Amino acid sequence: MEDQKIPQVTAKRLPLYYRYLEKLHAIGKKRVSSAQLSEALQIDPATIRRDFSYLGELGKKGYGYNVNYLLQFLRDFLRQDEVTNVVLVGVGNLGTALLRYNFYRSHNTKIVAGFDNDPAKIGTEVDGIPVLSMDRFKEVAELHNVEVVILTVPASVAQATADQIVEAGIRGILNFTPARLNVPPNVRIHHIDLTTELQTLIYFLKKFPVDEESETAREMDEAHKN
Amino acid sequence: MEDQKIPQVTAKRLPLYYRYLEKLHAIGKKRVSSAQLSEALQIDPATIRRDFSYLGELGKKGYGYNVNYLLQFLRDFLRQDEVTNVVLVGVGNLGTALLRYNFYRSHNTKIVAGFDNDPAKIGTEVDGIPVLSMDRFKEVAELHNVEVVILTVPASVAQATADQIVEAGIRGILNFTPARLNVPPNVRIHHIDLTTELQTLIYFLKKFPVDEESETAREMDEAHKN
DNA sequence: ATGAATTTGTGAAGAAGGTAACAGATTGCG
DNA sequence: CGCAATCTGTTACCTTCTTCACAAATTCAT
Repeated sequence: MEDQKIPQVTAKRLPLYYRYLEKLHAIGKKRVSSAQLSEALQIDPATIRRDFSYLGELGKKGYGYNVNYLLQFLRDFLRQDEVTNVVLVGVGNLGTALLRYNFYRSHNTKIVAGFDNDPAKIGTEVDGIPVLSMDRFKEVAELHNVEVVILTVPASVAQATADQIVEAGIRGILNFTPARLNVPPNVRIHHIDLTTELQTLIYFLKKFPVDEESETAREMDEAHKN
Repeated sequence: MEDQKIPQVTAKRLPLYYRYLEKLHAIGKKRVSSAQLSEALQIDPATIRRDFSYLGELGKKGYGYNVNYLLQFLRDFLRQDEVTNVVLVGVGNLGTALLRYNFYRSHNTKIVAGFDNDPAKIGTEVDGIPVLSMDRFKEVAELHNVEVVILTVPASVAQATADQIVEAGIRGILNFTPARLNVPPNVRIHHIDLTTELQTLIYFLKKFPVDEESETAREMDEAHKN
């Protein structure tokens, strides 16, 4: 394993770079500097250069980065040519919206099925994606080599569902429920907690009401920015 | 401003604590220790104690934390008794799902309206929330004292929409679009980038395939955990 | 060809966050 | 009551991430 040393935060930014480079490539731009990337992505240029430097010496002094080369490099690094199959569990409001979200077109991630326990939903399709009974989870997951689940069930059944999908061999969960899931250490969970995000945003606004004159307020705001 | 020193990460965890304390309160639990909270929320107990210590000396040695007291304290601190009005802009798949999500019941955050430019949607309701034309944005935002927007428009119009809502006096944006918005420094943006989250999760799984025997893999996994 | 302008990669410093470890306070058992 | 068990608050340290600042390489204009 060559690349163990890439910081977590850097790994999270790589898809961002990748996406923007695709855009640059599409409009025919040949070169780009860390300053330009910084402008577009609002990330400090030193941070950008540092991020790339973890992957190798990808730029050239006095020139910047070659868009095609960098794009290709990131494509390989992020394995953007492999399609990853995922499934979604919990076809409620949010689940349905995500089934329609079409991660696939742009990002080589394909939702092959949705799962739910509501008999009214089982057997239907959302945007061409079949909704199946949880009874068939393991079978379907194994058939499609699925290792990642998008979890959008109600909080009350989150843990039980997690147990079931982990038992079926799932290794990654994108958890939209507020529950903190208990899983074996080899299963990776990323949380997206919509309520908390909204609350935290509101918290900062309430605690630090901006007053146009105050330089302090602006600094603080900066310091706390995502 | 007394509480400028609360670390950003702590602020993000406070709603988590609050939510769990509500649960404990509901089942009649009177006291709780940082170890118990740690178990439930999967946050290191020292981190939890440190978080609370920013707010004051809320616990008692040899006893732990009084659930009612702590809950009340956090309620005040997080201003959970004030209702915050927000609006949602972009009533597509995701937007519709979020309108139905009902942040309100549990968290004193009320979506008072959705906005869109599609004539077919304008004038309809989603779960009792009216969908209005963007022409009326400023008027309605001012009427309801709205300072926060949930932004779920297509990426292509994200910046233009942001300009418009900022111009109308909005101070916080929960940005679900992949666009990195350019806004004045007094406007706070929190990003929720669904595609990137999924990609990052997949990246970690691909790069660090778990091999049951390898202690290193497990450590790394731990180190990279969200 | 020359020199000014650009721009990277990185060393060094600093900021932010996490956690081990423990003194001191309190509880609660016997 | 007395003593072991419990549990906080915090000090000290460690890790992770960010950013400044600059030498070195390259480009570009003239």
